[in-house]
Formats: sequence, C-alpha cells, structure tokens
Amino acid sequence: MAVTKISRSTQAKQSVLALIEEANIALSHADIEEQLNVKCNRVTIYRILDRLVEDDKIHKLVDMDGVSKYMACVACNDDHHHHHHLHFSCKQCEQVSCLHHIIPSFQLPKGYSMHELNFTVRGICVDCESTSP
Amino acid sequence: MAVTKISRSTQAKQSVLALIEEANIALSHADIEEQLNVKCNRVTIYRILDRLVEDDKIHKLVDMDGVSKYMACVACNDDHHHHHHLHFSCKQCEQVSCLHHIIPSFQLPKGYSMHELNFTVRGICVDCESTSP
DNA sequence: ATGCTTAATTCAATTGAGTTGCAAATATCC
DNA sequence: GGATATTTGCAACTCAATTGAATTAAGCAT
Ligand SMILES: [Mn+2]
Ligand SMILES: [Mn+2]
Ligand SMILES: [Zn+2]
Ligand SMILES: [Zn+2]
Repeated sequence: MAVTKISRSTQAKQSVLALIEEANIALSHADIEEQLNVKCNRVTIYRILDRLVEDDKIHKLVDMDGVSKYMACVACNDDHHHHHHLHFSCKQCEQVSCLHHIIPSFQLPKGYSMHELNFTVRGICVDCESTSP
Repeated sequence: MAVTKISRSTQAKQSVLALIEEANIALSHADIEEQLNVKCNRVTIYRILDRLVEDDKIHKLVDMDGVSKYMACVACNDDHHHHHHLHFSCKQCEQVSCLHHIIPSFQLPKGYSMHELNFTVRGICVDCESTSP
C-alpha cells in the first residue's frame, strides 16, 4: 500500500503560497526567491513548490524557454484539479499570465488519454501592445 | 538593414536533418547526439538545430519536462511556417509525437497577438494503452 | 507540558541542458 | 586555386534543478 505522507504547514510554505496567490502572473522559482520576505533556502523553495503542486494548491507550467512557472489554482478542488485554459507568454515583458476563460477546443484520437495539458501562446500581450509605438 | 547570412550545407547538417526527417517522434539534442552516425561535436549539434529552425526545415518544441525537442516540418514553406497542431507527450514511453490533424480551436482576447504556440498534451499514447495490463 | 516520530529545512555537491568566445577548418563564390 | 564568410571544435561557463545526508521543527500521543 502506498504510504501517504502528511503535508505540514510551515511558515515558509505559507509565505510561498501567499506570494503566488497574490501574484496575477506566473512566478518562477527565481521570482519567488527574490520576492519572498522570509529567509528560506533555495532548495527548500523548490521542495515547497513541489509540495504545493502535490497538495493541489498551485499549478506548474513549463514556459516556452523551458523554465517552470507557478500559479495559484482558481477553481480547483479535490475532484477537479485541472488547468486547461490558455496561457500567454509575452515576448516583450516576459510575463506569463493565465487566460482563465479561454479553453482550447480539440479532440484526442481514440486510444489516447490525457492527464495534463500545457497550452501556451507566445506573442505580445495587451499591456505591451498598448504601450508600443 | 539586417545582413542575411547564407546558410551552408554541410555533412553534419544534412545528417541531422535526415535523422529528424526519418524519425516519427520528436527528438531531443541528446537523442540526436546518440543516434547521429557522423562525428559531430555537441555544441555543433546545438548550432545546427538552431540553423535548421532558422531555415524553416524543422520545428522546435519545449516538452513538459522543459527539454527542447525537434521535428521535421510537414507542410511548411516560406509563406506558411507554422506549427499549430497538438503534440502528445506520453508519460509511459516518454515519446513526443505530432498529431498533425488536430488543431486546437480558441480565440485570443482583443489586443493580444500570437507569434508561436506550444500545445502539448501529456498522458498515455495509443501504443502504450494497448500494451498495458 | 514532554517526548516521539516523521516531515521539513539546510548546506554542499552534483547533474544536465544550453550558451559563449575564440581559433582552426571548410563550404561557396570568384 | 584563392578570398571570404560560415561552420566546427574545444574549453569554459551559466542557469535551472536535483540529490544526499545531517539538523531542525511540526504535529501527535502520552
Ligand atoms: Mn493557468
Ligand atoms: Mn509538430
Ligand atoms: Zn507583455
Ligand atoms: Zn507511449
């Protein structure tokens, strides 16, 4: 039988989660390390992020440069923990944001089963579009 | 004016392209280095891959583990060089394949512009599905 | 409240993908 | 063949992420 280990609540974990929940863009490990106001080792941050994903508190997304970014779950619970909307990665401001209401429509061929999805569009975001020449 | 430099055809470049064109799955740099039958430095392989992407001969995709993988262009020419179909990354065999005829349907919000797309589904592929208990 | 168990944190070392600078080799054009 | 720009090879480096092992601390039971 798989031994389910109990996830503990620590100061650092709470702070990382708060940071991610307050952000309106996806944060990388480096972003978090930089913005975190409690002292916390970088390896610990990696492990906290893994734990938060495991706990269904945050989602992980691999950006088009290969770097992992994290964002808070919005409408997830124990039954529904998915992350099927579109993500936008801006070439100019280099920010990744969730476009929660845009869910791509497609159908997998027979025999394939889906566990997770990574759907990212790279381009220029509204903010950068409007502040450009 | 941007100086367009002429891309040369070399033994190594041809071999890398042939390898990618013959594969029916996406290949990583490591895959190519391992399978290439001509002697070629690993840095050279990275540069050849960049050049082939630049030449519109292959596409680059960042897999959900953050590693870049490459696959041949199928219906691309100078005018149309896009890569909008779905990709499938199998959790079991760890192979990434193009599902060329499945193109996700979605609409970007006003003000956003798209330059490239990364659309990958992770799960179990047909082959693994049929050979499982 | 005290102790016990197990999870979390830390530190140092390591892996792995990818990049950079520069000298030597070579493809292409004349 | 010779000139020239591109490509290659090598060594060193960056950056994200992982591992192992020792220490610290959370949560539970007594
Ligand atoms: Mn999201
Ligand atoms: Mn493809
Ligand atoms: Zn932007
Ligand atoms: Zn498979």
